[in-house]
Amino acid sequence: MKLQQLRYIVEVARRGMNVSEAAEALYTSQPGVSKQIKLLEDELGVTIFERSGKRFTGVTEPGRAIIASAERILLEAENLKRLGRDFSGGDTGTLTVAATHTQARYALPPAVKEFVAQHPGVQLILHQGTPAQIADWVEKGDADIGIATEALDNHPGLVTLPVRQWSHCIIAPAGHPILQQSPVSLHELARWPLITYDAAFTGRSGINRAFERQGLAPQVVLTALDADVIKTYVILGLGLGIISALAFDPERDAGLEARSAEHLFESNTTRLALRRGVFLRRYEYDFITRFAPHLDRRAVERVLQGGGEAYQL
Amino acid sequence: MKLQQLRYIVEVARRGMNVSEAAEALYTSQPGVSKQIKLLEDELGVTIFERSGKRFTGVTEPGRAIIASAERILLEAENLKRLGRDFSGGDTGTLTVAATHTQARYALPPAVKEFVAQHPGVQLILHQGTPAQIADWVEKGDADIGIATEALDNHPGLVTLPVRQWSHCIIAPAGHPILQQSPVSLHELARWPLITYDAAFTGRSGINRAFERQGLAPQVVLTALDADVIKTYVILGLGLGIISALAFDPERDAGLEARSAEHLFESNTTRLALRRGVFLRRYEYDFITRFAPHLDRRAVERVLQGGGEAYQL
DNA sequence: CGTGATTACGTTTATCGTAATTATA
DNA sequence: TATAATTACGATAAACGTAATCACG
Repeated sequence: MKLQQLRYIVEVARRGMNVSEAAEALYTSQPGVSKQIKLLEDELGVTIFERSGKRFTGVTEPGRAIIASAERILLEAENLKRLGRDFSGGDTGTLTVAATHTQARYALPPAVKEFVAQHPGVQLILHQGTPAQIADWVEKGDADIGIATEALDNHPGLVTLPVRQWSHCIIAPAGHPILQQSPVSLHELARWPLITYDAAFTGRSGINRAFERQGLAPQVVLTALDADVIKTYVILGLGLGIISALAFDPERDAGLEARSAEHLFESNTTRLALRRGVFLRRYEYDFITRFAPHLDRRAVERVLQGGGEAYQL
Repeated sequence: MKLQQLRYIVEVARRGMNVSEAAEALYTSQPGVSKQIKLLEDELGVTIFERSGKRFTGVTEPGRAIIASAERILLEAENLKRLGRDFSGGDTGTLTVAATHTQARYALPPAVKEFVAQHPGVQLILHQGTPAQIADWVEKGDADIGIATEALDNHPGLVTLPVRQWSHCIIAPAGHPILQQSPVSLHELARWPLITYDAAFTGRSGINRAFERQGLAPQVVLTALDADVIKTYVILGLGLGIISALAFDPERDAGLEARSAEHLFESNTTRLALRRGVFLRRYEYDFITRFAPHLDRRAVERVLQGGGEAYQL
């Protein structure tokens, strides 16, 4: 049994039983993969993949258990290599952070700025994506750290930690009548055309729920993936904007005014996602702590071990 | 990085940094081990073993982390192989049970008898030892299942499950005056010479505590490792015996009479120990359930995952 | 000096890639 | 017939064992 063989079966299973594709992804030849899989099956005395003739069609029942075990081994092997790099390579390496637009644009910059100044040898890679993409990336190991507000649950391969809570705000062009009202009510808000986030994003589901509870059906005239787009159209007078309070800055956003919507919509918790069981390098802990000061190394380690899932902000 | 290399470093560390010994234990040559360790160190960029010249003198700080990680990988790799055997090999293999005398002699026979009848292809190996030995064997993987009453705690590599509770009894030669008393009191008992288990065995510590609490210092004239020896000397009139109630059988033990000591000494819990995170084959689960019917596959699996440590009998 | 680790070297085995073959959809 | 897996085979490289060398106590 070789680690290589385990990589092969895991990759083949991941790629929908396509040996050729897996071989390419692993930078090796397809016959080699084929042969090693057969050798492993012979050694274990178990057929891992169902075949119809020469095509792989699925995973057998023992195969599922074997692949799950192989994934655990490979994850731990990956940890071991990182461990080596952490001790030897000094403060060099890469850190891949996956985040939504809101986080990347408004929440991360201070932490990133400090981090790159402090760790000049570490290449920081920032990937922007949807919460679902972010979860996938972290789960597959393509990203080290994921940051998003929604949809990080229901991924058994992830552990998540609360970063901070935030609420929405309403933005309007200066002089808009709704700015007279204080506080703004949900009924008043529903009378105007609205511009807000796309479903599946940045607390949008909480916005929907608030209107539904009151039996209101506001007219959402435009949905966007990020607050910058929303602001643009609010300035154009297309409607009122509902965005994350993090995304509004009175100085930069001249021509717009904001009112808190804290009392209207449930508050949201930004969460940080890590692959369960992963080993983190020193600078990764450092990044996390810069971004969320209450998440020191001990707090993160406790959750990674699976010990204290129920961490409270 | 190869699995073999991980085996080498783990074995060398286990054998007190003796490469020659480790090589012999792994049925390979010493230069091979030496070379592979160096290759691994080069690949990881980390020295794992401290050396003074050519001698290995200890494990470096990164080495400790690496060896711990390697042990996790090897355990999981072992699980994977067992998994293969479990699916392919049908109902064949070996099952090594480590138990104390009391368990092996009085508690295990029914389960063993059923098990060997049901699984003719499985070679059952029974190792008798002290509780500390048993814990070591299970932790090192030399035994699959450990059964003892004491000293299975404080082994972080083990998980334990309660099997059953039992109490002690007092045995005396037929006609002995203490048999008139009912129930027997601790003060009365302390007036006679006593014969019981060696320290570190079968609930002996509970016996000591009971006397100490009352400020009594009974005269223990003989300590033995098992109830059979104790019985022999009780018959010879050397003193009263305090043994596990499991070990007394009125029919077989003619010439002796027993009185319950349930009210005198704290009750003991026989526990079953498994290596943390291990994969168990079907017949291993079957053995456990035959020995302790309340421990079905699900209950054992839950504890093995580390999920529900606090299992209550 | 004896024990124990490294170096040197030849043998063997395993791995990998290319090319040819076979089976499936 | 095109796609995809297996078989065959040759080149390369890795692992292993023996023998010789070197270092510590």
